[in-house]
Amino acid sequence: MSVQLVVSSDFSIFATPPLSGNETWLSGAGDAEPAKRFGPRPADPVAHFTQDREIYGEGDTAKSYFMVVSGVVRICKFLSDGRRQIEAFHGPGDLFGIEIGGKYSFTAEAVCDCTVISYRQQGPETFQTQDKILLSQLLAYAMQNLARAQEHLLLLGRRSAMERVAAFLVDWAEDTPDGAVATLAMSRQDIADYLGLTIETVSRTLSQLERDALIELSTARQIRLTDPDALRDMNA
Amino acid sequence: MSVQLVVSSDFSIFATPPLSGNETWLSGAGDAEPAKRFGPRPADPVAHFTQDREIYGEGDTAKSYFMVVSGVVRICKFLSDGRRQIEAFHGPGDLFGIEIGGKYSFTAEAVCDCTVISYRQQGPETFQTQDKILLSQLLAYAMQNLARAQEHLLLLGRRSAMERVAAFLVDWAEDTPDGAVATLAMSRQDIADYLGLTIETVSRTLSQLERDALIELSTARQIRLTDPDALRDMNA
DNA sequence: CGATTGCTTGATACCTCTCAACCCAGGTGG
DNA sequence: CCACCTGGGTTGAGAGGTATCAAGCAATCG
Repeated sequence: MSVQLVVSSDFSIFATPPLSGNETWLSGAGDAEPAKRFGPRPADPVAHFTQDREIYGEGDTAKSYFMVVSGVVRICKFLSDGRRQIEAFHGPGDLFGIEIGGKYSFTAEAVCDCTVISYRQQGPETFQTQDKILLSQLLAYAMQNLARAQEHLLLLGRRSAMERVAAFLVDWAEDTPDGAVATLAMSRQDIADYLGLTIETVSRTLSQLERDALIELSTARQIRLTDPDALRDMNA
Repeated sequence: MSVQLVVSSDFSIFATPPLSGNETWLSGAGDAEPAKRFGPRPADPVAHFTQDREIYGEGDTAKSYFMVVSGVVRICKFLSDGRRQIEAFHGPGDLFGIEIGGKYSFTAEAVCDCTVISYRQQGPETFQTQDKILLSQLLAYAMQNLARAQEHLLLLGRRSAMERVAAFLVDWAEDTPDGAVATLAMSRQDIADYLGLTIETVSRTLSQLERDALIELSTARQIRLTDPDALRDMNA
Protein backbone atom coordinates (compact mmCIF):
# COMPACT_ATOMS: atom_id res chain seq x y z
CA MET A 1 0.00 0.00 0.00
CA SER A 2 1.64 3.21 -1.13
CA VAL A 3 -0.80 5.84 0.05
CA GLN A 4 0.71 8.97 1.49
CA LEU A 5 -1.19 10.80 4.15
CA VAL A 6 -1.27 14.46 3.24
CA VAL A 7 -0.66 16.97 5.97
CA SER A 8 -3.41 19.42 6.65
CA SER A 9 -2.96 22.22 9.11
CA ASP A 10 -6.50 21.87 10.34
CA PHE A 11 -6.40 18.13 10.71
CA SER A 12 -5.97 18.36 14.43
CA ILE A 13 -9.12 18.96 16.36
CA PHE A 14 -8.26 19.59 19.94
CA ALA A 15 -9.35 16.98 22.34
CA THR A 16 -11.41 16.63 25.39
CA PRO A 17 -9.56 14.62 27.99
CA PRO A 18 -10.33 10.91 27.64
CA LEU A 19 -12.56 9.05 29.97
CA SER A 20 -10.69 6.58 32.10
CA GLY A 21 -8.77 7.46 35.22
CA ASN A 22 -5.73 5.56 34.00
CA GLU A 23 -3.83 8.30 32.32
CA THR A 24 -1.19 10.73 33.47
CA TRP A 25 -1.42 14.17 31.91
CA LEU A 26 1.76 15.91 30.93
CA SER A 27 2.24 19.61 30.53
CA GLY A 28 4.95 19.27 27.89
CA ALA A 29 4.46 17.54 24.56
CA GLY A 30 6.09 14.28 23.60
CA ASP A 31 8.37 13.38 20.76
CA ALA A 32 7.86 15.89 17.98
CA GLU A 33 8.54 13.51 15.13
CA PRO A 34 5.00 12.34 14.40
CA ALA A 35 3.92 15.96 14.13
CA LYS A 36 5.72 16.11 10.83
CA ARG A 37 3.21 13.68 9.41
CA PHE A 38 0.04 14.79 11.05
CA GLY A 39 0.34 18.53 11.26
CA PRO A 40 0.88 20.84 14.19
CA ARG A 41 0.87 19.30 17.60
CA PRO A 42 -2.40 20.02 19.40
CA ALA A 43 -2.45 22.26 22.46
CA ASP A 44 -1.77 19.67 25.09
CA PRO A 45 -3.90 16.60 25.33
CA VAL A 46 -0.84 14.44 25.83
CA ALA A 47 -1.27 11.49 28.12
CA HIS A 48 0.96 8.80 29.47
CA PHE A 49 -0.11 5.24 30.17
CA THR A 50 1.95 2.72 32.07
CA GLN A 51 2.31 -0.86 30.91
CA ASP A 52 -0.94 -2.85 30.58
CA ARG A 53 -3.13 0.12 31.43
CA GLU A 54 -6.38 0.33 29.54
CA ILE A 55 -6.68 3.41 27.34
CA TYR A 56 -10.31 2.72 26.54
CA GLY A 57 -12.60 -0.28 26.63
CA GLU A 58 -14.76 -1.91 24.01
CA GLY A 59 -18.23 -0.40 24.21
CA ASP A 60 -17.14 2.85 25.85
CA THR A 61 -18.43 6.04 24.30
CA ALA A 62 -15.88 7.11 21.71
CA LYS A 63 -15.12 10.70 22.65
CA SER A 64 -11.55 10.81 21.38
CA TYR A 65 -9.19 9.18 19.00
CA PHE A 66 -5.47 8.94 19.55
CA MET A 67 -2.05 9.07 18.03
CA VAL A 68 0.83 7.13 19.51
CA VAL A 69 3.81 9.32 20.29
CA SER A 70 6.00 6.70 21.90
CA GLY A 71 5.54 3.13 22.98
CA VAL A 72 3.22 0.49 21.56
CA VAL A 73 -0.53 0.09 21.95
CA ARG A 74 -2.55 -3.07 21.39
CA ILE A 75 -6.07 -3.08 20.02
CA CYS A 76 -8.00 -6.18 20.99
CA LYS A 77 -11.31 -7.94 21.47
CA PHE A 78 -12.31 -10.41 24.14
CA LEU A 79 -14.71 -13.32 24.19
CA SER A 80 -16.83 -13.84 27.27
CA ASP A 81 -14.62 -16.72 28.44
CA GLY A 82 -11.51 -14.59 28.34
CA ARG A 83 -10.09 -15.59 24.97
CA ARG A 84 -8.44 -12.56 23.42
CA GLN A 85 -7.63 -11.60 19.86
CA ILE A 86 -5.22 -8.75 19.27
CA GLU A 87 -6.13 -7.11 15.98
CA ALA A 88 -3.17 -4.78 15.74
CA PHE A 89 -0.23 -3.22 17.47
CA HIS A 90 0.21 0.51 16.97
CA GLY A 91 3.52 2.34 17.26
CA PRO A 92 4.66 5.97 17.05
CA GLY A 93 2.76 7.94 14.43
CA ASP A 94 -0.13 5.49 14.23
CA LEU A 95 -3.69 6.59 14.83
CA PHE A 96 -6.17 4.44 16.69
CA GLY A 97 -9.62 4.71 18.17
CA ILE A 98 -11.37 6.29 15.18
CA GLU A 99 -14.98 5.15 15.29
CA ILE A 100 -18.10 5.90 13.35
CA GLY A 101 -20.61 4.10 15.52
CA GLY A 102 -20.14 6.32 18.57
CA LYS A 103 -18.64 3.49 20.61
CA TYR A 104 -15.24 1.90 20.64
CA SER A 105 -15.32 -1.46 18.95
CA PHE A 106 -12.09 -2.55 20.66
CA THR A 107 -10.23 -2.32 23.87
CA ALA A 108 -6.96 -0.37 23.66
CA GLU A 109 -4.17 -1.04 26.13
CA ALA A 110 -0.58 0.03 26.61
CA VAL A 111 1.81 -2.78 25.67
CA CYS A 112 4.62 -0.87 27.35
CA ASP A 113 4.78 2.61 28.82
CA CYS A 114 3.20 4.86 26.22
CA THR A 115 2.64 8.46 25.37
CA VAL A 116 -0.36 9.33 23.24
CA ILE A 117 -2.06 12.46 21.98
CA SER A 118 -5.83 12.51 21.96
CA TYR A 119 -8.15 14.34 19.60
CA ARG A 120 -11.78 15.06 20.11
CA GLN A 121 -13.94 12.77 18.05
CA GLN A 122 -17.19 14.00 16.60
CA GLY A 123 -20.21 11.75 16.40
CA PRO A 124 -21.36 9.91 13.32
CA GLU A 125 -22.13 13.23 11.66
CA THR A 126 -18.40 13.96 11.44
CA PHE A 127 -18.17 12.37 8.08
CA GLN A 128 -20.81 14.57 6.53
CA THR A 129 -19.60 17.84 7.91
CA GLN A 130 -15.83 17.80 7.90
CA ASP A 131 -13.62 19.19 5.20
CA LYS A 132 -12.40 17.19 2.25
CA ILE A 133 -8.81 16.92 3.36
CA LEU A 134 -9.77 15.41 6.67
CA LEU A 135 -12.16 13.05 4.95
CA SER A 136 -9.56 11.84 2.52
CA GLN A 137 -7.08 11.34 5.33
CA LEU A 138 -9.61 9.34 7.29
CA LEU A 139 -10.35 7.34 4.19
CA ALA A 140 -6.68 6.59 3.63
CA TYR A 141 -6.41 5.59 7.28
CA ALA A 142 -9.41 3.30 7.00
CA MET A 143 -8.19 1.71 3.78
CA GLN A 144 -4.75 1.08 5.20
CA ASN A 145 -6.20 -0.56 8.27
CA LEU A 146 -8.51 -2.58 6.09
CA ALA A 147 -5.62 -3.85 4.01
CA ARG A 148 -3.71 -4.78 7.13
CA ALA A 149 -6.70 -6.57 8.62
CA GLN A 150 -7.16 -8.50 5.39
CA GLU A 151 -3.58 -9.72 5.37
CA HIS A 152 -4.05 -10.70 8.98
CA LEU A 153 -7.16 -12.67 8.01
CA LEU A 154 -5.18 -14.72 5.54
CA LEU A 155 -2.56 -15.36 8.17
CA LEU A 156 -5.07 -16.54 10.78
CA GLY A 157 -7.18 -18.55 8.37
CA ARG A 158 -4.59 -20.36 6.35
CA ARG A 159 -1.09 -20.24 7.77
CA SER A 160 0.71 -22.66 10.07
CA ALA A 161 2.20 -21.65 13.39
CA MET A 162 5.67 -21.55 11.84
CA GLU A 163 4.50 -19.28 9.02
CA ARG A 164 2.70 -16.99 11.42
CA VAL A 165 5.68 -16.54 13.68
CA ALA A 166 7.99 -15.99 10.71
CA ALA A 167 5.65 -13.33 9.32
CA PHE A 168 5.51 -11.64 12.68
CA LEU A 169 9.29 -11.49 12.98
CA VAL A 170 9.68 -10.12 9.46
CA ASP A 171 7.06 -7.46 10.24
CA TRP A 172 8.88 -6.30 13.32
CA ALA A 173 12.43 -6.58 12.07
CA GLU A 174 14.44 -3.47 11.44
CA ASP A 175 17.74 -3.22 9.67
CA THR A 176 20.58 -2.47 12.04
CA PRO A 177 24.37 -2.36 11.67
CA ASP A 178 24.56 -6.11 12.21
CA GLY A 179 21.58 -7.27 10.21
CA ALA A 180 17.86 -7.51 10.78
CA VAL A 181 16.82 -7.39 14.41
CA ALA A 182 13.34 -7.55 15.90
CA THR A 183 13.08 -5.72 19.20
CA LEU A 184 9.78 -6.74 20.69
CA ALA A 185 7.85 -4.48 23.00
CA MET A 186 5.28 -7.17 23.68
CA SER A 187 5.16 -10.35 25.71
CA ARG A 188 4.79 -13.89 24.38
CA GLN A 189 1.16 -13.76 25.42
CA ASP A 190 0.62 -10.69 23.26
CA ILE A 191 2.30 -12.35 20.31
CA ALA A 192 0.20 -15.47 20.80
CA ASP A 193 -3.04 -13.51 20.95
CA TYR A 194 -2.05 -11.60 17.84
CA LEU A 195 -1.20 -14.74 15.89
CA GLY A 196 -4.10 -16.84 17.12
CA LEU A 197 -1.79 -19.29 18.91
CA THR A 198 -0.87 -20.14 22.49
CA ILE A 199 2.10 -18.82 24.35
CA GLU A 200 3.69 -22.27 24.36
CA THR A 201 3.37 -22.71 20.62
CA VAL A 202 4.97 -19.32 20.05
CA SER A 203 7.82 -20.22 22.34
CA ARG A 204 8.36 -23.63 20.81
CA THR A 205 8.25 -22.20 17.30
CA LEU A 206 10.85 -19.59 18.16
CA SER A 207 13.06 -22.30 19.65
CA GLN A 208 12.64 -24.35 16.50
CA LEU A 209 13.60 -21.39 14.32
CA GLU A 210 16.68 -20.93 16.47
CA ARG A 211 17.61 -24.61 16.13
CA ASP A 212 17.20 -24.20 12.37
CA ALA A 213 19.63 -21.27 12.55
CA LEU A 214 17.14 -18.81 11.09
CA ILE A 215 17.12 -16.61 14.18
CA GLU A 216 19.07 -15.97 17.36
CA LEU A 217 17.37 -15.08 20.61
CA SER A 218 19.79 -12.62 22.19
CA THR A 219 17.19 -12.16 24.86
CA ALA A 220 13.54 -13.17 24.82
CA ARG A 221 12.61 -9.78 23.40
CA GLN A 222 15.61 -9.16 21.17
CA ILE A 223 15.71 -11.46 18.16
CA ARG A 224 18.29 -11.39 15.42
CA LEU A 225 17.08 -12.66 12.05
CA THR A 226 20.02 -14.68 10.83
CA ASP A 227 18.32 -15.49 7.56
CA PRO A 228 15.56 -12.95 6.85
CA ASP A 229 15.09 -14.19 3.29
CA ALA A 230 14.31 -17.70 4.45
CA LEU A 231 11.76 -16.28 6.87
CA ARG A 232 10.18 -14.20 4.14
CA ASP A 233 10.09 -17.17 1.78
CA MET A 234 7.98 -19.14 4.22
CA ASN A 235 5.08 -16.86 3.28
CA ALA A 236 5.78 -16.49 -0.41
CA MET B 1 -22.67 -0.75 12.88
CA SER B 2 -25.48 1.61 12.12
CA VAL B 3 -24.03 3.83 9.42
CA GLN B 4 -26.34 4.75 6.61
CA LEU B 5 -24.92 5.40 3.20
CA VAL B 6 -26.37 8.63 1.88
CA VAL B 7 -27.46 8.73 -1.71
CA SER B 8 -25.78 11.25 -3.95
CA SER B 9 -26.98 11.76 -7.46
CA ASP B 10 -23.45 12.16 -8.75
CA PHE B 11 -22.11 9.16 -6.91
CA SER B 12 -22.15 7.04 -10.03
CA ILE B 13 -19.28 7.63 -12.37
CA PHE B 14 -19.81 5.72 -15.53
CA ALA B 15 -17.51 2.85 -16.10
CA THR B 16 -15.11 1.65 -18.64
CA PRO B 17 -15.78 -1.99 -19.38
CA PRO B 18 -13.80 -4.26 -17.05
CA LEU B 19 -10.74 -6.09 -18.14
CA SER B 20 -11.32 -9.79 -18.31
CA GLY B 21 -13.07 -11.59 -21.13
CA ASN B 22 -15.31 -13.42 -18.70
CA GLU B 23 -18.27 -11.14 -18.66
CA THR B 24 -21.44 -10.97 -20.66
CA TRP B 25 -22.70 -7.48 -21.40
CA LEU B 26 -26.38 -6.88 -21.21
CA SER B 27 -28.30 -4.18 -22.94
CA GLY B 28 -30.95 -3.94 -20.25
CA ALA B 29 -30.24 -3.13 -16.63
CA GLY B 30 -30.55 -5.63 -13.80
CA ASP B 31 -32.64 -5.58 -10.67
CA ALA B 32 -33.53 -2.00 -9.90
CA GLU B 33 -33.62 -2.39 -6.13
CA PRO B 34 -30.03 -1.46 -5.27
CA ALA B 35 -30.41 1.74 -7.25
CA LYS B 36 -32.56 3.05 -4.45
CA ARG B 37 -29.56 3.06 -2.19
CA PHE B 38 -26.85 4.15 -4.55
CA GLY B 39 -28.49 6.68 -6.81
CA PRO B 40 -29.45 6.51 -10.44
CA ARG B 41 -28.40 3.47 -12.33
CA PRO B 42 -25.48 4.20 -14.66
CA ALA B 43 -25.99 4.10 -18.42
CA ASP B 44 -25.26 0.44 -19.00
CA PRO B 45 -22.10 -1.07 -17.63
CA VAL B 46 -24.05 -4.07 -16.46
CA ALA B 47 -22.30 -7.38 -16.72
CA HIS B 48 -23.20 -10.95 -16.05
CA PHE B 49 -20.80 -13.59 -14.77
CA THR B 50 -21.54 -17.27 -14.67
CA GLN B 51 -20.69 -19.41 -11.68
CA ASP B 52 -17.01 -19.50 -10.68
CA ARG B 53 -15.99 -16.96 -13.29
CA GLU B 54 -13.29 -14.54 -12.26
CA ILE B 55 -14.42 -10.91 -12.21
CA TYR B 56 -10.92 -9.63 -11.59
CA GLY B 57 -7.67 -11.04 -10.26
CA GLU B 58 -5.39 -9.96 -7.46
CA GLY B 59 -2.74 -7.68 -8.88
CA ASP B 60 -4.76 -6.58 -11.91
CA THR B 61 -4.95 -2.86 -12.58
CA ALA B 62 -8.00 -1.58 -10.75
CA LYS B 63 -9.93 0.29 -13.42
CA SER B 64 -13.39 -0.28 -12.03
CA TYR B 65 -15.24 -1.05 -8.89
CA PHE B 66 -18.52 -2.91 -8.76
CA MET B 67 -21.88 -3.25 -7.17
CA VAL B 68 -23.65 -6.56 -6.96
CA VAL B 69 -27.10 -6.47 -8.48
CA SER B 70 -27.96 -10.12 -8.06
CA GLY B 71 -26.09 -13.21 -7.00
CA VAL B 72 -23.14 -13.52 -4.64
CA VAL B 73 -19.49 -12.63 -5.20
CA ARG B 74 -16.53 -13.92 -3.21
CA ILE B 75 -13.45 -11.87 -2.49
CA CYS B 76 -10.39 -13.99 -1.79
CA LYS B 77 -6.64 -14.34 -1.61
CA PHE B 78 -4.49 -17.28 -2.55
CA LEU B 79 -1.19 -18.57 -1.24
CA SER B 80 1.32 -19.90 -3.73
CA ASP B 81 0.51 -23.49 -2.84
CA GLY B 82 -3.17 -22.99 -3.57
CA ARG B 83 -4.51 -22.41 -0.08
CA ARG B 84 -7.33 -19.93 -0.29
CA GLN B 85 -8.88 -17.53 2.18
CA ILE B 86 -12.22 -15.97 1.38
CA GLU B 87 -12.36 -12.58 3.05
CA ALA B 88 -15.98 -11.81 2.31
CA PHE B 89 -19.08 -12.70 0.38
CA HIS B 90 -20.91 -9.81 -1.23
CA GLY B 91 -24.60 -9.86 -2.11
CA PRO B 92 -27.03 -7.49 -3.84
CA GLY B 93 -26.33 -3.85 -3.03
CA ASP B 94 -22.78 -4.48 -1.83
CA LEU B 95 -19.85 -2.67 -3.37
CA PHE B 96 -16.54 -4.39 -3.98
CA GLY B 97 -13.28 -3.73 -5.76
CA ILE B 98 -12.63 -0.23 -4.39
CA GLU B 99 -8.87 0.20 -4.27
CA ILE B 100 -6.52 3.02 -3.46
CA GLY B 101 -3.27 1.42 -4.55
CA GLY B 102 -4.17 1.18 -8.24
CA LYS B 103 -4.26 -2.61 -8.16
CA TYR B 104 -6.79 -5.08 -6.88
CA SER B 105 -5.66 -6.62 -3.63
CA PHE B 106 -8.03 -9.57 -4.05
CA THR B 107 -9.45 -11.89 -6.59
CA ALA B 108 -13.19 -11.55 -7.10
CA GLU B 109 -15.22 -14.47 -8.42
CA ALA B 110 -18.87 -15.27 -8.99
CA VAL B 111 -20.14 -17.71 -6.36
CA CYS B 112 -23.24 -18.28 -8.46
CA ASP B 113 -24.50 -16.57 -11.59
CA CYS B 114 -24.18 -12.87 -10.90
CA THR B 115 -25.11 -9.53 -12.30
CA VAL B 116 -22.92 -6.57 -11.40
CA ILE B 117 -22.67 -2.92 -12.32
CA SER B 118 -19.22 -1.47 -12.78
CA TYR B 119 -18.05 2.07 -12.15
CA ARG B 120 -14.91 3.68 -13.39
CA GLN B 121 -12.34 3.94 -10.67
CA GLN B 122 -10.01 6.89 -10.53
CA GLY B 123 -6.42 6.47 -9.47
CA PRO B 124 -5.05 7.26 -6.04
CA GLU B 125 -5.83 10.92 -6.62
CA THR B 126 -9.55 10.14 -6.41
CA PHE B 127 -9.57 10.75 -2.73
CA GLN B 128 -8.17 14.25 -3.05
CA THR B 129 -10.40 15.43 -5.85
CA GLN B 130 -13.82 13.98 -5.35
CA ASP B 131 -16.68 15.68 -3.65
CA LYS B 132 -17.41 15.41 0.03
CA ILE B 133 -20.46 13.23 -0.31
CA LEU B 134 -18.59 10.65 -2.30
CA LEU B 135 -15.72 10.76 0.15
CA SER B 136 -17.95 10.23 3.13
CA GLN B 137 -19.68 7.36 1.37
CA LEU B 138 -16.36 5.75 0.60
CA LEU B 139 -15.30 6.28 4.18
CA ALA B 140 -18.46 4.66 5.50
CA TYR B 141 -17.90 1.80 3.09
CA ALA B 142 -14.31 1.36 4.25
CA MET B 143 -15.23 1.52 7.92
CA GLN B 144 -18.00 -1.02 7.50
CA ASN B 145 -15.67 -3.39 5.73
CA LEU B 146 -13.05 -2.82 8.36
CA ALA B 147 -15.50 -3.67 11.14
CA ARG B 148 -16.53 -6.83 9.31
CA ALA B 149 -12.93 -7.87 8.74
CA GLN B 150 -12.17 -7.32 12.41
CA GLU B 151 -15.02 -9.55 13.53
CA HIS B 152 -13.79 -12.12 11.06
CA LEU B 153 -10.32 -11.88 12.58
CA LEU B 154 -11.67 -12.75 15.99
CA LEU B 155 -13.53 -15.68 14.49
CA LEU B 156 -10.47 -17.06 12.71
CA GLY B 157 -8.07 -16.43 15.55
CA ARG B 158 -10.02 -17.61 18.55
CA ARG B 159 -13.09 -19.62 17.72
CA SER B 160 -13.59 -23.37 17.39
CA ALA B 161 -14.94 -25.02 14.27
CA MET B 162 -18.34 -25.37 15.91
CA GLU B 163 -18.46 -21.69 16.84
CA ARG B 164 -17.38 -20.64 13.36
CA VAL B 165 -20.03 -22.67 11.61
CA ALA B 166 -22.69 -21.47 14.03
CA ALA B 167 -21.70 -17.86 13.43
CA PHE B 168 -21.80 -18.42 9.70
CA LEU B 169 -25.30 -19.87 9.83
CA VAL B 170 -26.59 -17.03 11.99
CA ASP B 171 -25.07 -14.53 9.57
CA TRP B 172 -26.82 -16.05 6.61
CA ALA B 173 -30.13 -16.87 8.21
CA GLU B 174 -33.21 -14.96 7.27
CA ASP B 175 -36.53 -15.01 8.98
CA THR B 176 -39.16 -16.81 6.95
CA PRO B 177 -42.74 -17.91 7.63
CA ASP B 178 -41.49 -21.08 9.27
CA GLY B 179 -38.53 -19.75 11.23
CA ALA B 180 -34.94 -18.86 10.47
CA VAL B 181 -33.58 -20.40 7.30
CA ALA B 182 -30.16 -20.06 5.73
CA THR B 183 -30.21 -20.44 1.98
CA LEU B 184 -26.61 -20.81 0.92
CA ALA B 185 -25.40 -19.71 -2.48
CA MET B 186 -21.94 -21.14 -1.85
CA SER B 187 -20.43 -24.58 -1.75
CA ARG B 188 -18.93 -26.32 1.26
CA GLN B 189 -15.51 -25.46 -0.13
CA ASP B 190 -16.41 -21.78 -0.11
CA ILE B 191 -17.68 -22.00 3.44
CA ALA B 192 -14.53 -23.82 4.51
CA ASP B 193 -12.26 -21.25 2.91
CA TYR B 194 -14.25 -18.46 4.51
CA LEU B 195 -14.09 -20.03 7.97
CA GLY B 196 -10.48 -21.21 7.78
CA LEU B 197 -11.49 -24.87 7.93
CA THR B 198 -11.62 -27.83 5.58
CA ILE B 199 -14.62 -28.99 3.68
CA GLU B 200 -14.80 -32.16 5.77
CA THR B 201 -14.78 -30.28 9.04
CA VAL B 202 -17.59 -28.03 7.84
CA SER B 203 -19.62 -31.04 6.80
CA ARG B 204 -19.00 -32.91 10.04
CA THR B 205 -19.84 -29.85 12.10
CA LEU B 206 -23.12 -29.36 10.26
CA SER B 207 -23.95 -33.02 10.81
CA GLN B 208 -23.18 -32.63 14.49
CA LEU B 209 -25.42 -29.58 14.75
CA GLU B 210 -28.17 -31.57 13.11
CA ARG B 211 -27.69 -34.46 15.54
CA ASP B 212 -27.89 -31.91 18.36
CA ALA B 213 -31.22 -30.73 16.87
CA LEU B 214 -30.02 -27.16 16.41
CA ILE B 215 -30.46 -27.24 12.64
CA GLU B 216 -32.13 -29.27 9.90
CA LEU B 217 -30.52 -29.77 6.53
CA SER B 218 -33.48 -29.72 4.17
CA THR B 219 -30.95 -29.89 1.39
CA ALA B 220 -27.22 -29.28 1.55
CA ARG B 221 -27.78 -25.61 0.75
CA GLN B 222 -31.04 -25.03 2.58
CA ILE B 223 -30.63 -25.11 6.33
CA ARG B 224 -33.35 -24.49 8.86
CA LEU B 225 -32.16 -23.10 12.19
CA THR B 226 -34.25 -25.04 14.66
CA ASP B 227 -32.75 -23.18 17.59
CA PRO B 228 -31.24 -19.89 16.44
CA ASP B 229 -30.78 -18.65 19.99
CA ALA B 230 -28.61 -21.60 20.90
CA LEU B 231 -26.50 -20.95 17.81
CA ARG B 232 -26.14 -17.31 18.73
CA ASP B 233 -25.24 -18.17 22.29
CA MET B 234 -22.28 -20.20 21.13
CA ASN B 235 -20.58 -16.91 20.29
CA ALA B 236 -21.81 -14.84 23.19
C1' DC C 1 -28.40 -45.40 -17.32
C1' DG C 2 -23.27 -44.36 -16.42
C1' DA C 3 -20.43 -40.48 -15.35
C1' DT C 4 -19.74 -36.52 -12.84
C1' DT C 5 -19.94 -33.41 -9.07
C1' DG C 6 -20.80 -32.04 -4.47
C1' DC C 7 -21.40 -33.74 -0.06
C1' DT C 8 -20.95 -36.98 3.84
C1' DT C 9 -18.69 -40.32 6.62
C1' DG C 10 -14.82 -43.15 8.43
C1' DA C 11 -10.00 -44.11 9.94
C1' DT C 12 -5.92 -42.22 11.02
C1' DA C 13 -2.25 -38.68 11.34
C1' DC C 14 -0.56 -34.58 12.92
C1' DC C 15 -0.45 -30.06 14.63
C1' DT C 16 -1.53 -27.29 18.24
C1' DC C 17 -3.44 -27.02 22.88
C1' DT C 18 -3.48 -28.23 27.71
C1' DC C 19 -1.44 -29.08 31.92
C1' DA C 20 2.61 -29.25 34.48
C1' DA C 21 7.29 -28.69 35.73
C1' DC C 22 11.26 -26.11 35.35
C1' DC C 23 14.45 -22.23 34.41
C1' DC C 24 16.06 -17.70 34.79
C1' DA C 25 16.42 -12.76 35.74
C1' DG C 26 14.97 -9.18 38.62
C1' DG C 27 13.26 -7.42 42.82
C1' DT C 28 12.68 -7.72 47.89
C1' DG C 29 13.71 -8.25 52.45
C1' DG C 30 16.15 -10.30 56.16
C1' DC D 1 24.96 -10.46 50.47
C1' DC D 2 22.08 -13.97 49.85
C1' DA D 3 17.66 -16.46 50.33
C1' DC D 4 13.41 -15.99 48.69
C1' DC D 5 9.77 -14.76 45.79
C1' DT D 6 7.74 -13.46 41.50
C1' DG D 7 6.68 -13.20 36.68
C1' DG D 8 7.91 -14.24 32.11
C1' DG D 9 9.64 -17.70 29.27
C1' DT D 10 10.89 -22.52 28.02
C1' DT D 11 10.31 -27.37 27.76
C1' DG D 12 7.98 -31.93 28.23
C1' DA D 13 4.12 -35.37 28.08
C1' DG D 14 -0.19 -36.27 26.75
C1' DA D 15 -4.81 -34.99 24.97
C1' DG D 16 -7.72 -33.22 21.67
C1' DG D 17 -9.35 -30.93 17.60
C1' DT D 18 -8.85 -30.47 12.94
C1' DA D 19 -6.57 -32.11 8.69
C1' DT D 20 -5.65 -35.77 5.57
C1' DC D 21 -6.67 -39.65 2.87
C1' DA D 22 -10.05 -42.62 1.23
C1' DA D 23 -14.48 -44.57 0.45
C1' DG D 24 -19.40 -44.16 -0.12
C1' DC D 25 -23.72 -41.68 -1.32
C1' DA D 26 -27.03 -38.76 -3.68
C1' DA D 27 -28.43 -35.58 -7.09
C1' DT D 28 -27.55 -33.90 -11.68
C1' DC D 29 -26.44 -34.27 -16.39
C1' DG D 30 -25.08 -36.18 -20.67
